[in-house]
Amino acid sequence: MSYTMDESDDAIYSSIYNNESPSTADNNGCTSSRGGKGSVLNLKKGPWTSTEDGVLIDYVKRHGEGNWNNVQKHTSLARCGKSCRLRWANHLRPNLKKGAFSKEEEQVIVEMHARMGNKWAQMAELLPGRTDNEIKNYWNTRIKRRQRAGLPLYPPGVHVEDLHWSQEYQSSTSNITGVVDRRRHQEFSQLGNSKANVLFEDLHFANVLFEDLNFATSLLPGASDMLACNMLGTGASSYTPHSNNIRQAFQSPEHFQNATPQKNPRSFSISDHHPMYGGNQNPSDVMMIQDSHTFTDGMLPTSKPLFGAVKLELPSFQYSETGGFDQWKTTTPSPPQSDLLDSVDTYIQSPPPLEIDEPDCFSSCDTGLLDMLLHEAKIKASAKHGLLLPSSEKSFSSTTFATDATQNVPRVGESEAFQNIWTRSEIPIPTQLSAGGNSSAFAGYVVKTEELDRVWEPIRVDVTRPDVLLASSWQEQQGRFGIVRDSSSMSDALALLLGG
DNA sequence: AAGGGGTGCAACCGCTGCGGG
DNA sequence: TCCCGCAGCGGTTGCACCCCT
Repeated sequence: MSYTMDESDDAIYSSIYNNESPSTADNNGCTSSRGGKGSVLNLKKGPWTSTEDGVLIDYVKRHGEGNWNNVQKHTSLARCGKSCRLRWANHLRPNLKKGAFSKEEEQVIVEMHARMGNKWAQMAELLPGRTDNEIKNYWNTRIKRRQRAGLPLYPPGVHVEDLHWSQEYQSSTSNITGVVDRRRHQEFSQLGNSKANVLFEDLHFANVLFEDLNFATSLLPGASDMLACNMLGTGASSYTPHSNNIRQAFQSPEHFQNATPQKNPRSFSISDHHPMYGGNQNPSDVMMIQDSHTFTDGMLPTSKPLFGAVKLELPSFQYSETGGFDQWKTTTPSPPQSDLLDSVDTYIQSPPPLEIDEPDCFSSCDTGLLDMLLHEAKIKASAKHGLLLPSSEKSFSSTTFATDATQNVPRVGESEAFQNIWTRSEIPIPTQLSAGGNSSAFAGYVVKTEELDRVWEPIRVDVTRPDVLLASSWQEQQGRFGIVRDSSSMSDALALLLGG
């Protein structure tokens, strides 16, 4: 620091003034006349010099913190009080801790963010020597990094609780088509926002389960037919009908970011449909994507209206432990200095987007979305009509797989990897996601780390595959596959899904 | 070596809440 | 009660640095 306490303010002023920033515009209300100089000076912007730092430090030593607007009066600093306060708080005040965050600090930040959202100042109070700006930057950097890697923001075990925001946010949204005021939308679309992250985490979870189904259908050519049979009520198996565990599903936060009302006013409103955010929604209600154009990167590529209901308990399929399963359950390459949290988060990595040859075709992951929606609709329709669901209706049974699966697929119980996924898929979504419980959102959601460390290879989807075709246009394909449906049942089901 | 993109940090900007006149 | 100024907070932006091609 070049500043000496003996320097006169005038000398400092000359130094600073000669180093004036080219920026002269001042639209932040910081303009003021410089006391004692008799001239009006535009306040300086931009990086602080060491000389300016010295002046500010000297001022604080003499007058204490606060009264930042008086800094100009008592010193030669051509900085507005706001800028001075910021500079002092973030860089000059004593006991500031510089450098990278320790793992403990990171842990605190993650946990605090899960609890309180973007309350940087409050977090800073819990981290002596750290500033809110520092924490904010860290978090924004972190979420960007994790977003790119397709990782959820919170590791398992971090309990995300924010019960009030749902109502608050929902009240700011109008209806199913979702007109969100700018500020709310900004808050929501900012991925650092824990409220949004809760959803993303939730969706992420659903996404992984979707990929279970997706991969299964890729391995089992008959799987989609089975699903179709399920939908039509002709199948012998189904998935566990935990209607209270239905979640909407998107592919990743990035996808969701694309679905902003600003970009497309017809985009849906999350709060209206997410069980956690739509306070008055029945948990078994479903979302409706009114315009899925907003999903732009191919995971839900469609120009058609899409309805989707998602159960988190999806049928698991058999697969080869060394085969395609590894393709999706492996994680994206993590940074070499992957920290503790990252390594933990690796457990809940979701697969990257599928690479699809035919850009206009659904990815097969949609199979799960549609199938589950329709199945749920069927269940509801049946209930509506007083039909009893078979008590045994549950996940695709091992028996089913043992008889229906292709010969290349190990039988249930033969594959450890399968058991992992099977177990995972059977795990109900923790109620805390919707009720603020204390369990981890990913409790029990464990995949062997060595499997996750493998580099992901894109799965190329055969767009001629029946399940893909089925997913791409369920309505259109039914004729092609000779599927006869009860249109009235479907209408009832969809009506139910739409809140009828 | 150059340039283009990614990343992280510092600072700015706008808004809100609070207290005093 | 209203207005105004100030402090603080959170979101956004600008820029320097780094890395990769």
